[in-house]
Amino acid sequence: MGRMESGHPDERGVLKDHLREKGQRLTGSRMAVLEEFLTLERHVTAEELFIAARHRNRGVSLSTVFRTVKLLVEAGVARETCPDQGARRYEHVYRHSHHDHLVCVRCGAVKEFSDEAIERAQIAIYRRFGYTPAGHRLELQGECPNCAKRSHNGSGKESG
Amino acid sequence: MGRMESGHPDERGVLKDHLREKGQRLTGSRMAVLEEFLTLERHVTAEELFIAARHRNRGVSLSTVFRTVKLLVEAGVARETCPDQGARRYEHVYRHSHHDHLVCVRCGAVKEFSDEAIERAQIAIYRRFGYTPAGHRLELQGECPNCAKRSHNGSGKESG
DNA sequence: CTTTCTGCAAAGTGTTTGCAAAAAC
DNA sequence: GTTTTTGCAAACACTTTGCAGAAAG
Repeated sequence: MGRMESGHPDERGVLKDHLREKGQRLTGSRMAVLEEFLTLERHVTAEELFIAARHRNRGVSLSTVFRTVKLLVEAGVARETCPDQGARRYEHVYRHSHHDHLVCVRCGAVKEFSDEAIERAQIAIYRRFGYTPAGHRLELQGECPNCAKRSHNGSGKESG
Repeated sequence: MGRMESGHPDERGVLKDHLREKGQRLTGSRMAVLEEFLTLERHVTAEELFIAARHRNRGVSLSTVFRTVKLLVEAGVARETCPDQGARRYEHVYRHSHHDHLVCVRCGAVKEFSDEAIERAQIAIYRRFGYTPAGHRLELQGECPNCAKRSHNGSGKESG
């Protein structure tokens, strides 16, 4: 493994290392998926990644994207987020390390945040139960200020 | 709506109200699903609920369970939890209000906990962003003491 | 009697997999 | 040349839906 404490490692290297360890190959398709994953902003689905990766490498198939995303998670480059409907979504592990999500239940806007108090409290929970931490998923759901304003003025129904 | 601040309302009444409001009917199948949902302990899948409800009312079909679970969520009696693999799971909204989950990444055991500090920190986040709270999902992942012990002694691989 | 509900089977998602051809080493 | 990877299509698991018959009001 190639984890460093300070700064974030280069994802390409991390994936390469992971593959080498398992006697696997860093192919063009995999690179295409990784690169698009790194380019795209957070919370991509396999399908979105497929469409994006296809621009870079015409031949990439959806199956390969699914397989590669799994590799990215294994390698510790990607992480699954809470899937709200249907498809699983993935986000970067490095770059925005340790953050949680605040999702508007009306418009679906996602805000990322990171909070010391929450992190500390979580550590305390692990300790209380004797668990070894291995990641977490926190999704706060609420109504964003915009939508709240709208629903006070206009119709009660969600619109658009 | 029939929300009360103190004590939890009767789920049957809540569902009934919700149905009446929408001009829908409280049928035997729906009651069977609701009753089994109330009986079963937390984190049921539609399939589990189907098997259970079937004991109570032989004729209930899986489709009806799916349709009814949706009603339960709409009515505010059930709530979806973070699905890790495959199927969606549902839990009670009342009875164990406000708690979070600690899941062992090895054996899958789920512990529920509830923590003042975390709740307070969450409220602070909402306030910081101007969001109106509307529920949250927190899932801490870790290795439980048992599994940790095992992996220190035995083989490194996960085994059963 | 009108409307909603149900079971069934069929279609719809999102995801996985077997296999022969292609690519990496 | 050997091994891993790929695309494809078919299988898969979970969920939704169209429809005619059954049940509720």
